[in-house]
Amino acid sequence: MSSVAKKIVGTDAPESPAIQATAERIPAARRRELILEAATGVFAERGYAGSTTDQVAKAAGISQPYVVRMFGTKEALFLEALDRAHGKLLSAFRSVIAAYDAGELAEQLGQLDPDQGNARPQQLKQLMAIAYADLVEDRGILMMLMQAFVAGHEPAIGARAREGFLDIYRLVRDEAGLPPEAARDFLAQGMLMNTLIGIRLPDIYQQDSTAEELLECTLRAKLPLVLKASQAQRQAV
Amino acid sequence: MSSVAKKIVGTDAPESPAIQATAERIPAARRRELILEAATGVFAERGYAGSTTDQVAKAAGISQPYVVRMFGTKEALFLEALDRAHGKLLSAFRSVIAAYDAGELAEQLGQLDPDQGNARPQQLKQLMAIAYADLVEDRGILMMLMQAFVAGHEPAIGARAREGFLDIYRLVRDEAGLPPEAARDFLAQGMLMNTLIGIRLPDIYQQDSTAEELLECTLRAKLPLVLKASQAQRQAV
DNA sequence: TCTTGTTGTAATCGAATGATTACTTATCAG
DNA sequence: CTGATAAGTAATCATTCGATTACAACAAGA
Repeated sequence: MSSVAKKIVGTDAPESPAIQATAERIPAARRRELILEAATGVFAERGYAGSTTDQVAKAAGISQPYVVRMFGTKEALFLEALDRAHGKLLSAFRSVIAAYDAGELAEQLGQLDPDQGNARPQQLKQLMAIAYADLVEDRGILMMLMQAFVAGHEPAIGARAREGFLDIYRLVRDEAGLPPEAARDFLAQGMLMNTLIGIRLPDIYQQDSTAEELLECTLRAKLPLVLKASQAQRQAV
Repeated sequence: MSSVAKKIVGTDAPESPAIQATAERIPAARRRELILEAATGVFAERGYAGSTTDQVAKAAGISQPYVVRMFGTKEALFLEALDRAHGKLLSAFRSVIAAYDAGELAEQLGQLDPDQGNARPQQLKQLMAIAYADLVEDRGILMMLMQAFVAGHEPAIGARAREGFLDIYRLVRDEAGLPPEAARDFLAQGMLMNTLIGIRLPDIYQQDSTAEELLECTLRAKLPLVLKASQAQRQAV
């Protein structure tokens, strides 16, 4: 028997919905990434307890048993997705800091609010805030972290969430050089942003003037980006 | 047959573990409150999807079917608990505002940070922050709200969470008189506090100097209260 | 070509969970 | 006292979900 199209049985229609024809084989390492990416989106949307391994599998275009076998347990999958999101956030901040210190951000510097001061920490704070808002686009990174933050009751997740949060605080304080109060305020703004995203406030942006004011006041220049990302997300689901 | 101790059957031992002897009957309205209180604690700890109606029932000292029958569905129960928490937060803020405007807070006024200004909005902001931190003691009110904020994907919960959050914003802006930016900062500090509670940072207060610094910096005078509440919570579970 | 390891799935299992049903038993008005 | 109503539970059902097992197909090297 030849090796063409393993699943096509009766009719000539190529499978049910998705065009999966020959079911391409993908090396495990690459498949891992794809699953983690899918898992990030699912967990970000529905939380740890609210997500199923089957939803992740579907989102990754793969069978549920494979997801479980590759990661062992749903918890292990969540933890890996969490580490990945955590790493991406740290990287984003470190990129900003490195670029700033290399003098590569001359263009953006002019757009910053001079009222907040132009010493390194104050400027980095604003630049990192921009980088943070940019991450909203990156499907669920921020909400993945947020979901971990409220899953503190799960021992393994809670421990990782605590460590991760402190990592971020230390980065902002030590690498960007913000004093504790400024670092705290920076994190607070981030948590507010996460919350606004979590309750899907951008969804009612046009229908509620209070929502409009709060979003504009919180996101400033990044609002259009976030609105677009929210819209895209809505259609995807 | 007399009406003494309905459940005691064979031995003279009074039931299994809990001393439930005669199983007191409680009017529905009062039972409702007890269940809502229990539900708030459970939902606050484990989130909507992560909680079971049986956990709520156990926490309320009642059977699972009764919980379901009284509220219809788990979702309806969550929504009622959410409304209750939301109402308590609004009340707490309004109490502060009313007391301030009635001149009943002369004592506390002296303890405020004069650097933040002594106009009404600035002082109210500080007083409300204290009231907010006080709510940590009130078993799960704040985390109940937080759990609703990250459950935005559930249509009914998301809608209520959006409206509730905007209510709070409007209260802070219109009734306390904070300008949008100050109201935003106030909410942001609140979301940071919720997050620190969510990841149970107080649990590692003694073991991590970064956690210590961040908690002290965020909670200030209210830290001892929160630490005590966290400790109590840990033992309760 | 054979064979061996990798990629992947179908089938299914057991536990958990929200909900329903049918049934008790206390309480209270008359 | 006596119904009648309200308060409450035991038993159970249908799903859902994470996990396991057994198996299929493909690729690559010998």
